[in-house]
Amino acid sequence: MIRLYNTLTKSIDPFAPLRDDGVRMYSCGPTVYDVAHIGNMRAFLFPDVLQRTLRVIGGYPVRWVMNVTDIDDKTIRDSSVGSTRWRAEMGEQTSDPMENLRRFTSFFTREFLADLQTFGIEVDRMTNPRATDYITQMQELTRDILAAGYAYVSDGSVYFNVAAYSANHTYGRLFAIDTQNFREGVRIDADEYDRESVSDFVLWKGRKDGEPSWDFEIDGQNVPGRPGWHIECSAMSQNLLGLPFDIHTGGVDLRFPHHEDELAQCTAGYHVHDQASFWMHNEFLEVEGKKMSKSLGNFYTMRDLIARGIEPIDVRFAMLQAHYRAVFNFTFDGVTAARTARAKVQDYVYDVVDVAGSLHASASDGVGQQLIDTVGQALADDVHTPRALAALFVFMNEHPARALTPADAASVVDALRVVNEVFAVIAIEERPTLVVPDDIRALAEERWAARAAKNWSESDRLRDMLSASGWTMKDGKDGYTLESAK
RNA sequence: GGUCCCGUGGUAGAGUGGCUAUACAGAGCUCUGCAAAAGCUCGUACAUCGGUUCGAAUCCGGUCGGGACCUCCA
Repeated sequence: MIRLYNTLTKSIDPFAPLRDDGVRMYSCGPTVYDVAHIGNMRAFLFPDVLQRTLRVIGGYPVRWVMNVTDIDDKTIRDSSVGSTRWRAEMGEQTSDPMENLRRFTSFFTREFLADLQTFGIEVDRMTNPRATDYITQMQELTRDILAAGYAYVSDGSVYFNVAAYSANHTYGRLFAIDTQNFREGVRIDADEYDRESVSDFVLWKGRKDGEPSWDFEIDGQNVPGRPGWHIECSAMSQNLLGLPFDIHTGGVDLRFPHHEDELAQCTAGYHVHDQASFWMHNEFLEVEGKKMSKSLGNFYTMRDLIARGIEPIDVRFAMLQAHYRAVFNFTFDGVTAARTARAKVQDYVYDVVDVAGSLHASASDGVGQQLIDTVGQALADDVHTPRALAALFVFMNEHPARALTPADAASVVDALRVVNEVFAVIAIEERPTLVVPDDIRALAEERWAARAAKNWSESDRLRDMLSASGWTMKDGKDGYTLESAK
């Protein structure tokens, strides 16, 4: 049985899908105005590991939706004429703001998904609806909320009326806001908006000149504009998954106001008590002990790391060593450590496959089941990846490849394949055969001969030459092995 | 100002009222011409001050320190 922490109940609850046909999961996705940074990576790693756990450990089919926010202040700003963020790959900028927005966000959507993929996130398993493809549905929901009496039109925009809603429902189910103690600055900013209460939020933003907008008919009148941010997730989750669905994920920052507002909109417009039965939030990451920010100079995109020679998959491994609800401290030393640790697991796979004799020698009742059990147990306990990885290492230490019978080794290969369906940090394959160039082989042979003749200085000289060429020669008792530095 | 979270060994990071987390790094040993690899063994920890308890790093309270949210930041 899988147990998950639920922000709605603030406890770890047993999980079961609402319907027989599997788990329906909605993840708040990226706003596509830039390439992914490592904070995004952590945010989207969590739902990936969650859906993998639900499928592999829970045995449930999973329907996974991750929206793409392609209409908001930042995408409008950065796609507008004169923006320094426009890139040649997006094509020519046009005089039509809508077309510019489309080209701009299409580009970054592709880039973003590509970044996720390098991180082992199963992009193929998710549906990525774009907000701009669901404008009609958002308008319908807005009308429904108006009809229910929980919204009002003011100066060309539509606002959600929190006070009216609160009279009949609880506003603050995910996050208990303290309206008496809003910080002063919040009030000041809020007053700039033409809305009745500081806590009211926008459902539909009135049109501004030069910005993309859609016509919207309310009570026979056209109110052109664009959707508010919160409404998109309510409308898309309802249309793609049906309400209530099973799990809603996002970063802790989305708990309030975004998720609270989504929930209120669904209740107000779709007349359901719950939008989702489980709400799950991942913590942020810090970089070298500090919050990642451009001003601190510790802001890294995935591409920055790759440029530094870091493998994204090693970062994935490092992140899995922390629980999703704890702040993760990203450090370069940590990634180096993760790389070494991951290589150790990969070597173990190669060794076990060697002993098994084949990649597909099936043996379901061997010692491998222990690995699936211990790792699965940790994952079933609120996606406890650090303990799951620890269980993997414990298993490796207790069952070194050389001590396995071929039958047991086969079962371990099977088990590794299963746990790696969740971790996705190694390759279950045979050790790649190393192609040694002839000149390197010749040098090695020469050195082996010198060594046999106890000509140590010549032997060392040749070994240095090999090192200079990027090869490490390791002496065994009956022969040597060569390893490429790469 | 309000609400909440955290403070574990060199580093990252789990867990638990009394019993080895794990990984990386480090030390010693075996092996080895040396090295590498491999195998074995090991170390130092639980912010601080009180309280509860037979016993707390684990529960409670204070203090100090860090952080999050209340601002369309993942």
